Amino acid sequence: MTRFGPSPTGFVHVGGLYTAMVSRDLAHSTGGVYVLRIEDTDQSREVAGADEQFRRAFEAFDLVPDEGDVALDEPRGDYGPYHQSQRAAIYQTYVRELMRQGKAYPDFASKEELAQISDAQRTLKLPTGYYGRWAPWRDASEDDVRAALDAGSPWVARFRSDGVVGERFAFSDRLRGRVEMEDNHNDVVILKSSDSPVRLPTYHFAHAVDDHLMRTTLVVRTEEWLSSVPVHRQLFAALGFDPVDYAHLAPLMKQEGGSKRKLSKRKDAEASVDFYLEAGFPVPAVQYYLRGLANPRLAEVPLPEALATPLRLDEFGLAGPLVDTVKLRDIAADHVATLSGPEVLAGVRAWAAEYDPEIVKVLDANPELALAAIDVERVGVENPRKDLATWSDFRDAYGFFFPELFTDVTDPGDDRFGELDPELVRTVAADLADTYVHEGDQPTWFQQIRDLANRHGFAPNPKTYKKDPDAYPGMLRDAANVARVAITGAQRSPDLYEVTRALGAEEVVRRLRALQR
RNA sequence: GGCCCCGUCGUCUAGCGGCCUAGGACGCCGCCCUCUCAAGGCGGUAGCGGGGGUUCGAAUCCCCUCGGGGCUACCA
Repeated sequence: MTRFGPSPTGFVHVGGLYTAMVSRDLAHSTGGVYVLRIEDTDQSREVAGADEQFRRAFEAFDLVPDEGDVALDEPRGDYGPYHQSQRAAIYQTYVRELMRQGKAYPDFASKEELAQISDAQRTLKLPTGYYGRWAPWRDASEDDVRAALDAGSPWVARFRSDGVVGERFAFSDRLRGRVEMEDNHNDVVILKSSDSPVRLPTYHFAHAVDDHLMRTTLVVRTEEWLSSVPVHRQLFAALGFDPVDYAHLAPLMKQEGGSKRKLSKRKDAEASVDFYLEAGFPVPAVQYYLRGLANPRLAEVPLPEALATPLRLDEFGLAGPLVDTVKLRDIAADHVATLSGPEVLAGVRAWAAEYDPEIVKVLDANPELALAAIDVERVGVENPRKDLATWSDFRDAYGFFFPELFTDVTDPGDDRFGELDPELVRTVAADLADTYVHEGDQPTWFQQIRDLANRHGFAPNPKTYKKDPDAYPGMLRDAANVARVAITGAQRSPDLYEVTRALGAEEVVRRLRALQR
């Protein structure tokens, strides 16, 4: 039984997706349940529409939870509510019980007082925090508490830690093995201030209560929580709960200058799940990439197998991996290359429906052309083209096939023709248009380009040309480039012959003749 | 400052005392193919953070050190 507990503080983070994926796999591979719990205990950071964002992201990446009330058609599970903000009464009950047992107490210290305490601790080079003799309300008399309460002073509930300064604590992390550190001695806040509209717990307390109540057995979270384990264990013990297991993952990182740092929501576009959705990275490619980061062995295995193989704790790396969008693109291009024409088209269309409506219109207006365009150098070849890594690449790579997206090249002096004399460009295009033979196989078809080049004095190959550059206006490739630019609008394109098959003779000639106008 | 985690090519990593003059993948560079690009084929580039030990032998074990990251909040 695992859970994923994101906070609704803006867009969904890839790191979250990553952690969720690990949680899900770990739960399912042991016959367990994967729960989604929204940790919205910080009202000040809450962003509207967060549930909707989570739903979108989790649906897109096939991570809908087994239990929870977000990203599911309807709420599921017997241990809800699954929004912490709706569990306020539950936490308060446990806090009351802890107080009754003397394991928690109200603290009326103001922000200023707390700042004074830590300042004093710093000057004395003592550990900062609210503990022992530095904790004014830890052992306050009942009268003092009563008085403060009657005065209406705002208060928080603090946990009365039995930890001793300097004591050691050890536990076994499922990923890292034995970890030893200083024990917790701080009386951490467990219930936030009474002067906020709803009284909510801190992460620490909510974790203990929720994960116990929701029957969690394994908590998968990132490394930054490692140092909180002592507090968490103390909380579980004080509440009389059985402790849970932890697996602390290395966080996804980002290269900055010469060093690594955690992927930051604010600074890194690729930290956001929306980045992948908007660019139109095929979901399986992203999943494959993330799984390879988690279990490197899976990066060496074919995609379908990697997606079907559950992630294993004992195959995780301990160092935080850098997310590398270049590598992702490579994976994505490889993946798209394995897809059939209709599959590619479906991918592009689904993406465009959300992010590029014009493409949808164009695709729907020319269904056969679209299919033919995508099939160029894709079907019937041993190595399909890999010019689509993301669906958004479609516009640039294939747009020229469609009349709606193609702009006729009418100026013979256009830069795209290189250094060629405009008059020659015009004549060559006109000649090809006049003599154009559409039928025939590839070699036959291209022979007419060779003949064309020859007729207009182009060198048949670079070698000949280099021997005496002044004797020729250019070489074969320059002549072919005239046709290429006129037909595709670009100096680089898929195989011209194949392109003309998709376009049809009429359109090819029309585009060539555009240079006459 | 204190405590914790991490450290092999630019990146993801294989490696768990001899199979390592450190292997693969991405990137980058070159060559081939070739009407352009992409793809593909072939080749190349580049690394055990540093210093001490232990050992016949260390990327692998120990110590120190350096570097990166995290925690030290009424953020999660």
